[in-house]
Amino acid sequence: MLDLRVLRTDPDSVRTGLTRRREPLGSFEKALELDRRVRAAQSERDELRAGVNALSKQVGELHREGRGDEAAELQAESRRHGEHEKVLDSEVARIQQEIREILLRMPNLPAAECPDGADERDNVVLRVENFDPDAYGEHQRVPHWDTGAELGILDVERATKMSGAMFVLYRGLGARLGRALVQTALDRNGDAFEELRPPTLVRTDTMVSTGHLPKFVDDAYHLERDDLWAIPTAEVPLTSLARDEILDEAVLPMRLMAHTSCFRREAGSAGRDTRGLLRVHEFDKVELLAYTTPEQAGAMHDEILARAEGLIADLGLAYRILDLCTGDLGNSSARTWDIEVYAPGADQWLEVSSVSWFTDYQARRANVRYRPAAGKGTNVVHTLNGSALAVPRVWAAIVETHRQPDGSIRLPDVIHPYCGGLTRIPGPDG
RNA sequence: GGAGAGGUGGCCGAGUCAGGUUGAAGGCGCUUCCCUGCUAAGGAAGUAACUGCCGUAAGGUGGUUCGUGGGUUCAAAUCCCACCCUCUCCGCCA
Repeated sequence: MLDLRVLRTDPDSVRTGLTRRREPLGSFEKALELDRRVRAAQSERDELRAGVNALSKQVGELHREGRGDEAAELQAESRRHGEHEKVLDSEVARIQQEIREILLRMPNLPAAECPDGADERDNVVLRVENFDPDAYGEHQRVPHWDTGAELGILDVERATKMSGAMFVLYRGLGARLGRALVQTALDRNGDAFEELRPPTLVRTDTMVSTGHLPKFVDDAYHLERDDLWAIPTAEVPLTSLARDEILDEAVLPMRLMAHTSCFRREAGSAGRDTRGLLRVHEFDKVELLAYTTPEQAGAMHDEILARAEGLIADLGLAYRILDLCTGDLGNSSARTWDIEVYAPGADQWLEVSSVSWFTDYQARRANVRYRPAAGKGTNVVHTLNGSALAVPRVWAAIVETHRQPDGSIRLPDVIHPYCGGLTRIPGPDG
């Protein structure tokens, strides 16, 4: 959520930011106009209230002194003030609610460094690593859904029987591979990030805090009976860890990570990338998240990217880093770097991590503040996060990239400690 | 699912049964100062958030906030109604 005071005091920079996002300005202009009206009404209401408060105090004193007649006169006068005040107050409350509804649906402003652009075609490729399109052999050009069925490590048919399309079932060493990836990701970031295992079902407020509600309600699974939401990412519960809290500056930056299941309805993507693991309704992910001061945010953004990228590199995958343009930026983000891995069998670049800086957009919704060590008052923190590892697409890229001519899958060195002594998934002939 | 208790400031915790200088006692924590060779102990003062208006600013001034929303009243932490949440016991259960 944007700061209403910024809208008020620096409307041009808000217009510029929204325009860079290709966002229409209608709701912004409306919020500005409502803000003007509500402040006028508020001033008038507050004056009336001040009058009522003063009169009430006098009434109290008169009663104590036994001067009931004089008190009755003041009471009548106060009642008249009160009636007018009530009308203004409901007006104020109504407009404030309207402003909030608008602000909750307005996106964050892009960072100054964020490249301009209309859609994903304008994203800037910062670098491409470990990628040579001519270096892949025929044995690597097999999609993971074929290999997965051949080796019995991925059973899409059975998953569909259980849960429907776009759910998957890992079996045997396929399940083991996913677990090894999760543990690798957790352990290599445990040096600095506190491991949490939060709930995967959360309240509405928790979803609103990150920006997943109200605007993207169709993307989320909702358990109507209990009014709980299945989290689309651990970012959701982790961002609410400090909701409505005031942190000491000394505890910042606060680094958190969590492995959870993630649930996405993928409402707008029916029919796209539906093969195998490219797009699924439920998957496992290890998420890194940090609360920081505004000054610490830049370094933290770099750190989370470096950690996510380091693991992908160590897994021996080809990947590229994208600087998302203003038109492709997520609603809550001010700047996002995507890591995409290359899957040679599917011949596609797969997004495996979005490393995002949300400035104070989410923290204002979640009301997470900190007390500066010097100075007074409170400031809103910044939040940042990124996937350390999302299982399905990394699993797919490993199975395709590391497929050997004999049909076996070589397991990357970094996950060996979690593979029970195995260094490869045997091919179809054993 | 059944029964009960409870939600007050950064934290703990009075106040609610008799509505009125209660933004709210007391304590803890924190800040500054004094004392002190250092530490501990002790003494003094200060210490909520949000928000409107005025001010370049420091600050001043008004309003709101005792779970949430509504009601009664000149006046509500205190009375009434609804809802939400938390905890305890019982039941069930990995």
